[in-house]
Amino acid sequence: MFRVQPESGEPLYRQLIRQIEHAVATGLVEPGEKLPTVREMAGELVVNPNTVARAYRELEARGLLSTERGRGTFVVDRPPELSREARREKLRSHVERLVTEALLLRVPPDEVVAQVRREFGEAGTPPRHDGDAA
Amino acid sequence: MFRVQPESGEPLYRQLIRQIEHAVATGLVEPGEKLPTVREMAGELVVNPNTVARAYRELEARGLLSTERGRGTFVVDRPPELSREARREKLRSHVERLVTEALLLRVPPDEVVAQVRREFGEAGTPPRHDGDAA
Amino acid sequence: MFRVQPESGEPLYRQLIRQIEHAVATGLVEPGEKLPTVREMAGELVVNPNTVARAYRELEARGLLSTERGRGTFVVDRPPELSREARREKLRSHVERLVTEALLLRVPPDEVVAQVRREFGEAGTPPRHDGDAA
Amino acid sequence: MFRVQPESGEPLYRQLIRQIEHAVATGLVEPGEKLPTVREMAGELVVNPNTVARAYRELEARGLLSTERGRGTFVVDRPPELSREARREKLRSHVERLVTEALLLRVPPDEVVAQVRREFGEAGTPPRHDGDAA
DNA sequence: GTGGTCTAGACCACC
DNA sequence: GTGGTCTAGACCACG
Repeated sequence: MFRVQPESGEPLYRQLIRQIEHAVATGLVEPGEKLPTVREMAGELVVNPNTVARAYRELEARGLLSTERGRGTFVVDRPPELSREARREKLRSHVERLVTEALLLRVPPDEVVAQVRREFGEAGTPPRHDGDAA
Repeated sequence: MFRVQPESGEPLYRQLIRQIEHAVATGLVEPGEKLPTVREMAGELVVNPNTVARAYRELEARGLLSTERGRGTFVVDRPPELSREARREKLRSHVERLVTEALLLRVPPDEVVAQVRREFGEAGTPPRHDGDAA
Repeated sequence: MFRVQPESGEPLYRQLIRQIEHAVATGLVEPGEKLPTVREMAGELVVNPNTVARAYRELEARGLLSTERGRGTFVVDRPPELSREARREKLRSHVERLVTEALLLRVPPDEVVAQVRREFGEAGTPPRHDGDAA
Repeated sequence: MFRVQPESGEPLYRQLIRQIEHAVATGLVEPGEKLPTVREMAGELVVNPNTVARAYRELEARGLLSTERGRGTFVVDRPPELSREARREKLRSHVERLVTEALLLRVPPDEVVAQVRREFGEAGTPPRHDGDAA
């Protein structure tokens, strides 16, 4: 379910962070679900357990995971919410990088937007939360 | 016109690369235009000239800049084109990261798309090229 | 195994690039093999580690080497392939320079060809790749 | 007849040296023929006259050109000959670079040889010299 | 212990 | 005056 590319240049622990975020965001792993132990995950990915531990630690700091000593690491039921303004701000650099790349590659806006919508579509059912309109 | 944040963790030369790419993509600097000399740019940014030289060198390797010995560094007239397929592929990771972040932040697709379109809009006049319809 | 001549005028990092390319091309170092660490190589050649790092970095950009953080630098298993057309084009300038020199030195074509074949012969076993006929 | 690429990275004076050598080697300019003056050549190439002067000076040092003050610069009638051994040695690095590149690009020896022979063929009539079998 | 980044400063080739 | 190369040495991120 998870995999890393040691030759990509991107730090292994950060690749893992992105993949866990992606899995949570797209609903591949659900709120409350238990993640593999550090050792299990390290075995699967063939990386140093410290690397996995670091990824879990940072995701816990972000409020996406929760570690219960002796029981394991879990996806939190409801990640902390940010204000509408804060959310938009947090997306800005991602948007700017995407658009910069698109302009350099001369990919027209409509095509970029189509690709974004497609990516949202492929995400399937997004994770549900308690407070959502039922 | 350019600035870097030493405390951001992102390597200085890579911040500069992104900013120059952004400036070229949005037309802030035009094809054929001369960039500040390595020493000038280093002075403005308050970084070591080697750091600027590295950014210029990497952008030259990517075909975005061109340096002429003793004269200076210039934005190329027409950056190398990629195939339609290669371009879409090169955008994919950017799109995936943006959408992952949006899903986690629970920003709805329409709002993301709006922000993307706004960013395209702010880009103003994109750089013109020979082959473009006049 | 590697050596540089500081008095030759050719930049040290480029001499090293040529030597590593030559070693890979002739099979002296095999795909997947680990190269000396930056510091080891710098010690052997009696040059600054930065100089070695630059050579490694450029060869990585060309797709010939691959570095894994904290582990070292390796020869890639299978370097990126170019189209038949692109390959021939990339050889052209080398061929033209060789033939120009030969004409000026009045070395007859047959002798040049013989020397080329001899050089191919000395290369010994070229590196094997997955797709090769077994 | 001559042209340089300021953006290629290769020093302009060396590009010019190669082109004059190539023209002489292939017979495009004949022994005894007068070359354009430094200023004429600089005008054609749109480069600094110093650059042309340097190329002429180095070719004169190699014995390929001869400058007669007030009359101009000429291709010598008969360039100095080297011993059979010296000639082969002088070709060696060219051969090695060509073969290294060919091995990396996986271009088979026969194809390289064919390209070399073709380049010899396109050279047309090589320059004749006094001592040649008549 | 590995490579990556950055600085300071020197020297040089080129135009 | 321009960029290119190299050195020395420090600090850091990563595994």
